[in-house]
Amino acid sequence: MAADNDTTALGSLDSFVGYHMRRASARMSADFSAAMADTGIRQVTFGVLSVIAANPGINQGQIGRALGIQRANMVALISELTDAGYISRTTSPEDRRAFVFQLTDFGSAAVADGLARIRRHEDRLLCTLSAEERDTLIALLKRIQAAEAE
Amino acid sequence: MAADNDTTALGSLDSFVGYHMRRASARMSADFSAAMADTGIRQVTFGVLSVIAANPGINQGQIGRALGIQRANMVALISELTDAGYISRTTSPEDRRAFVFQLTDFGSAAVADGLARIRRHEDRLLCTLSAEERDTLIALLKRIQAAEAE
DNA sequence: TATTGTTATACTCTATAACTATA
DNA sequence: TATAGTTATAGAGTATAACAATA
Repeated sequence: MAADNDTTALGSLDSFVGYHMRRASARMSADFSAAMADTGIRQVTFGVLSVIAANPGINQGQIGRALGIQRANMVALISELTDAGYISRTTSPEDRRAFVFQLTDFGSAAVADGLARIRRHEDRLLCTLSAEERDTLIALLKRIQAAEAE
Repeated sequence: MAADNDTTALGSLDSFVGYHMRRASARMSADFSAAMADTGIRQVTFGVLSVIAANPGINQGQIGRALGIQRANMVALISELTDAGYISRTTSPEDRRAFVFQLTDFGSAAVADGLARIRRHEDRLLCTLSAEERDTLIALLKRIQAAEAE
């Protein structure tokens, strides 16, 4: 009879980085959501907040390019964060087409709280990895992300 | 002025495994799709085929549990693969509620072709990683996937 | 009563194309 | 003419709840 559950052979799949990446990434995303439950902040929106925090006065297109988010998809994200009171949007003095962003005090507090939650979440989920292994993992992931297009 | 493009600081995001995992995983998925273009096979469906190849006679629920796919979502995947002629479905002789699956010859050929494509795709995308680094990466990803629930 | 497969459904995430206003 | 932001829309991917047939 065929094997059950997690003892089921995966076949060739087991040797591919892509498969394990997809599963691990899904696992981390689900855990992230649980850690941020009731804050209303998701992975993408936390990313936007973090980039604004690190680059006050940055505009929408620059945020999107930094995070790999399409222009079109930025619109809803930005209004979500503006409506929630996390960021303030003003027309750029240098370019009247563009909006520039700052964190509000409320937004700064949300980022600080989010940081603490995410640190705990990663510490919990990655507790079997040593500090060096975590660094190695990040370094390897960055190299994949940075790989040339085909 | 705020930094541009990929030189834009990510802030605290840069220190989180989850962020880099999400980006790297998205990158690999997009590359996978390109590699499998015109075959009609996606990451999930290749996963199903691979598990059936490794466990002939396995049933729908077992496939789903091995791959982390919900029962409800298996239905469309299975009919897609059956309709395409990759797998054959028969009622289990042991349990008349269950269907058991086999690859067809056409399905075996598709898996073989897919394997070659995926190997090339990963070799291309991961060419900056040594064989040991690839193994390390897979091992680390597996440990995350296997981490205890909260 | 639990499990196999099923239907219906909804929500998130991301991609594309076409538009406007400024540069 | 190129760029910033916008709208509308469509396609994946995944999650939940309720049901029928069988164990």
